[in-house]
Amino acid sequence: MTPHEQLLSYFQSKTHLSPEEFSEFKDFFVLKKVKRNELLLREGEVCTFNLFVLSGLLRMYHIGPEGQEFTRYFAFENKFGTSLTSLIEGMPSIENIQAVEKSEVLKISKVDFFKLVETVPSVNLIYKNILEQAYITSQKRIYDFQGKTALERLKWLLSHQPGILNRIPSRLVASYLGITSYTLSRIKAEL
Amino acid sequence: MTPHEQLLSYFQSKTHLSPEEFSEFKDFFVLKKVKRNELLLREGEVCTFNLFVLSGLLRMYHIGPEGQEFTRYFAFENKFGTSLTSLIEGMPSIENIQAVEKSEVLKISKVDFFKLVETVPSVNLIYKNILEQAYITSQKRIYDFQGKTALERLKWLLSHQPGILNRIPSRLVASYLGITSYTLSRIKAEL
DNA sequence: ACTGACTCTTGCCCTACAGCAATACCTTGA
DNA sequence: TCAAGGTATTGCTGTAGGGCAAGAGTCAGT
Repeated sequence: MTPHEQLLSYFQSKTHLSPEEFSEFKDFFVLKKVKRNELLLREGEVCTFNLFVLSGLLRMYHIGPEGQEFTRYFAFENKFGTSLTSLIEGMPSIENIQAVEKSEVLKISKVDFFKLVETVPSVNLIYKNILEQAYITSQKRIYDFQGKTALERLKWLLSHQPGILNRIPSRLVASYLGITSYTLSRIKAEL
Repeated sequence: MTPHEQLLSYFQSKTHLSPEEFSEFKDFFVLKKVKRNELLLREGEVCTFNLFVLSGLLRMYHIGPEGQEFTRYFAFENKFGTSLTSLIEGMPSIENIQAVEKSEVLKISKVDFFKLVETVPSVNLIYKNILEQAYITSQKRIYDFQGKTALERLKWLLSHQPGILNRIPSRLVASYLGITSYTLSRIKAEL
């Protein structure tokens, strides 16, 4: 399957879109290969693109005042990922985007993307869907973690994303759970 | 200013909308008066409406496993407020909606609202705006609170929403900051 | 204006998690 | 294949905030 075929499949799983319509704008999405640990966006830069992950894995994370990393989201294969707030507001990003593994992505510029959102109904719908899901994911994570201990949060993660501990370094899992890697290491013993 | 005039002003502050266009759908929004502390939605119910706050103040909050309340959002005058995740997914809400003060709201049913989103371009735009802002607000709150002490979070709140401590009972401010009211009481002494 | 009921404050103790340091364990590249 | 640098584990200790209980303050309804 070519990169663009993979993207078309994604669109078709969410909305109606014929290959003919797709071919009119598919070239806005260009293939980009990224190395493990490579940064695609740094805190402070304005985000001017949206990314569709073909293979590999990205993470969006923030660095706190004392240098602690906090991972907001892991973008796996067949997901869009970007610094949404920076993309929407056009302001410097407060988060970094990094490839956790060697990855392949399709990149579309901000202007092209929003042009499509306004002119192609199916892309408009995809964008509405991205926004809704981003919001829902963010809310669920807050509420599901609220009032829970580190161990309970870990169990929640394992039940929702089994296998994540094998694929992603503990350091990053800890930063996703909002705990230090020391604590993660300790509570893993209690599982 | 009548309730509908107030809503029209809000729309016009966000997008172009003539009084004539507005009058075609304004009756979908019906006035509702709510008493202090009255619940407009309970956890477990499916949310079937969107609310525009004319006067007063609503809060959206969740009750944790041990009964601790966690306030996600205060909807002040001239804001839309609802349980967005429940409205979008059509699933039981995980949050409650309560009037903090005696309030007046304009209520629109879910079906009418989404009908307008699909048929009236300016409402479509308002909805996109609501989603974007909901997401951005949620993210900023997470990142701004990340790695900060309770005292720092309180200072952040006071600088972003001065006067909130006078208008809203401490209990609720504490639940917004993610701390107990004991702790809030103690850190207020350190201001 | 009075009373009963919430709401806020504060002393005390407790617990979950942070953070350092030392050790053991993987990876990756020449 | 081996060395080097990152990553994970674990003992020890420190601390922010939780939670109870008792008291003070405040507000709403009759």
